[in-house]
Amino acid sequence: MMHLEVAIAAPLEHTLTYGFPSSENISNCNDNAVSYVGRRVFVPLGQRKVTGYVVAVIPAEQTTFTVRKIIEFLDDFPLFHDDFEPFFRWVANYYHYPLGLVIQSALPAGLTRTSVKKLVLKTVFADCAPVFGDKIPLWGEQLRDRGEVGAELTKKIQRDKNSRKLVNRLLKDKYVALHTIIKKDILREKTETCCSLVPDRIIAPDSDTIGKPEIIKYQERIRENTNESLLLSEAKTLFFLHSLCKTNNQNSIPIKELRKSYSGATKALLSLENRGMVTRSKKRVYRTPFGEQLRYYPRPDELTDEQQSVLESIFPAIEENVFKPFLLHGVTGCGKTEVYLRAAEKTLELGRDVLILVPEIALATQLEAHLVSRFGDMVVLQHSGLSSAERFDQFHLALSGKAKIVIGARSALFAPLKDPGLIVVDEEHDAGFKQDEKFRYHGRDMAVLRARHHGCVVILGSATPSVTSYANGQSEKYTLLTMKSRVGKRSLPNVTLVDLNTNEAKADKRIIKVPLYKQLKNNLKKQKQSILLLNRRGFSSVVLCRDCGTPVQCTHCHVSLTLHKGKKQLVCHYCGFTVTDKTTCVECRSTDLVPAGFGTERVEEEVVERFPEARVRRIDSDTASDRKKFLAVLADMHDHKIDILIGTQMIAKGHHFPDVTLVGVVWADGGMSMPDFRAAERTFQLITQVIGRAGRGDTAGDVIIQTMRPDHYAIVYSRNHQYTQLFEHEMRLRKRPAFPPYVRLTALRIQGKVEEEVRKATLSLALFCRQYVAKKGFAVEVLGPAPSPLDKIKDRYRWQILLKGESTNELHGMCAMVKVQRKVLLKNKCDLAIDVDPENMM
DNA sequence: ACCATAGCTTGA
DNA sequence: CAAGCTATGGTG
Repeated sequence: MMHLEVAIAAPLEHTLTYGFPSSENISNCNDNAVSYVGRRVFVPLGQRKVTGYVVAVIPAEQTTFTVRKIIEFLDDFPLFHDDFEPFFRWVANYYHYPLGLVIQSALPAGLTRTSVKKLVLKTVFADCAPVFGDKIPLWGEQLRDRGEVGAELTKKIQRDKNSRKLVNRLLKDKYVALHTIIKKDILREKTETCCSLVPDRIIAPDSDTIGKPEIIKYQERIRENTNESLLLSEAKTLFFLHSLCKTNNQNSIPIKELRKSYSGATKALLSLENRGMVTRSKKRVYRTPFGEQLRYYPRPDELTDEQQSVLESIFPAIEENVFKPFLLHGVTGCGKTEVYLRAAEKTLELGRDVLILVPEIALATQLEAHLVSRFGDMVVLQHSGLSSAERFDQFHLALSGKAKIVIGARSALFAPLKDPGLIVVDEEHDAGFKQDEKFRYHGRDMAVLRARHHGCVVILGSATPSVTSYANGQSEKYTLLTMKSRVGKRSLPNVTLVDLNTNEAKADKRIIKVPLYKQLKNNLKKQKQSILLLNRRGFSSVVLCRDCGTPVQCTHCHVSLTLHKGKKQLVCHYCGFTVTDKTTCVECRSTDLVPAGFGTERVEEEVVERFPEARVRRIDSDTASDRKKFLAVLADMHDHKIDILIGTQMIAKGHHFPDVTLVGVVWADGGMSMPDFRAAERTFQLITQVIGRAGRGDTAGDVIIQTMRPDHYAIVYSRNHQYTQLFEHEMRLRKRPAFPPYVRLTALRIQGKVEEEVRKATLSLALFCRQYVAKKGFAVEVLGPAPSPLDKIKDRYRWQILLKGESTNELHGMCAMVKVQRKVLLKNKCDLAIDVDPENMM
């Protein structure tokens, strides 16, 4: 007898043990050739039914309690390869996140079947009408009109106190009952009806051209050979089917296609089927996201010397088939992409798979075009911009081995490739790899780990490696590869700093100061394109009351509202709360509100006003709400339909615009004053990335940076293209007080609706941590408790404790203890999130 | 004595 | 997470 160890898609600390389903459901699981590990199961859990994932098959003797049986297997085959299970366990353990939820987030959404309740009327409504009194709520009306309340609404009313009271009374008197219904899986494979010729009855037409005389001739031939006298329409259909099969080199053709060639095929097919000349079948089709026209990039014949030498280091490692991490530090425009592509070619030659991670969707699109140009339909794409159906199909293509290359954002890390031989993390420094909610994992770090798991090569690429990764390169934990020159010997742009502190600059109230203005004018005259970067959306970042100086704040968050002039609204960038721009000051009721500070919208206004002849576009998450719009703007930029592009950091990353010769950073200091030890590093990275946008074509570019702190090292080093200097500077600063890479961090984040509860809970948690450290003699420093820099978001107060230590084991052990004690310490009044290796200190 | 409710525990 | 159990305090 065997039992199954199941990880439940719910926040349970431990996995649970279940028995095999009763015999009537066993039909689809008695195939021993197929592993049970990795299959979804529907299991009873308490009073409900939930989805779980088989993570092991264990002997029944090990269990001492009564096991319940699985209701059914939800899949006929595993959704992940069984060697992946230890990796999942490792990840769950490392991030202190329940195994079942880790697996759930690794699979495409929509594969979690659950049971839900709906309310059903058991008598005539009039019987229970008195219970409602004179005011019948919405769900009461539904009960009356339809005899039941839908599952969603039922859930809602169970949460509401008064409604629940009513429901309980109705239940008690048996007027209504709660029925359990099982939500169907939303996602299914898509099939298409195809038709094909019956092999032994094939009579091929003797002509390739299709016209009436040929069809009549064909009709005649069939009659002679088979005694079937077909209608002309039937012969025609058969003729088309033949020619489609031939041209597509397939033996079955979707009916849809056939109908496109000849619209009368539907009816004719039926009778052809009855005559046994044609058969119908369902064929799986994969929904693909590669709808838009992708650019084609030819394979270059020659590599640069640097590309060549870098690949000479990488190739042997790929061939050796062992875990080997590389840090590829290459200046912007040095041709890293081609290195990835060649490494991928090599890996595929050896029959292994390739996984490529990029920090955001926009970059996925870029790289995707390169990959598809080179590898065609072996490539699948995985990111949140796809519809869930597309994601599902892309997932299955990878799982079945039909696709060998997966490119995608963070979550693609878990792509079900059987045997990755190469993992690439592009722009490895990017904060987008860290998920900052629910399952808080770092895509880059886990990519390295997955590479170790499979014993393969991993390449972390960046023009501005994170300090942590570069330190690993120096300590030879990673092999450091450097590429210093840009493809085609293009020189790095000239960078000019504009000091915003001079009297002259201060006297000019406009955002675009004289030097930047002149260059823009000049560039416009030369018919070249320009980019203006400002990492802040909206029109103004604060709106102040002119009478009492109070900034207008969000009602739900402790942040200032941003004015969006176009929408005539004040918007909270954290929770989406909006009020009209005609609002009044909460302190003094004054209506005299004045915008202060600036965002991209304001820059746009000024640019349009001062450069009336220019075609100006703004791109940020307000204007590029979806992938399509964003791509459209990028395409316009490419086609030179835009002279000046204004945007947030989304325009800084990876794009290649040959005609851009000027980049202006409107205000470089935005990120630097944040209370985050990585603030300078990030500023350096951002500015360096932007500098990389200028002069990618034949002409050398110019970059103008407006800043209040022209002497700040992050600005100076980025201006002079001095990465190593920045790295060494940061390392000196992080030595004392110690910050990564010298130590590891774990943040304990506590949130709750009541400020006082959160404060108290955090205090007692910190006390516990300090006592535990003292008791165990750990070398762990406990910082805090303190309110987070953003101390209230979405009506929830936020406090944090920072654990700092050199030993992962000690930090991990402490978190395990914290989890055990969480109920005592937090009294279930607040939420605790353990953020291992936090990126975001806010 | 009875009931509603908040808080806590448990899930195989 | 969601259900069920239990201690608690208010009400008649």
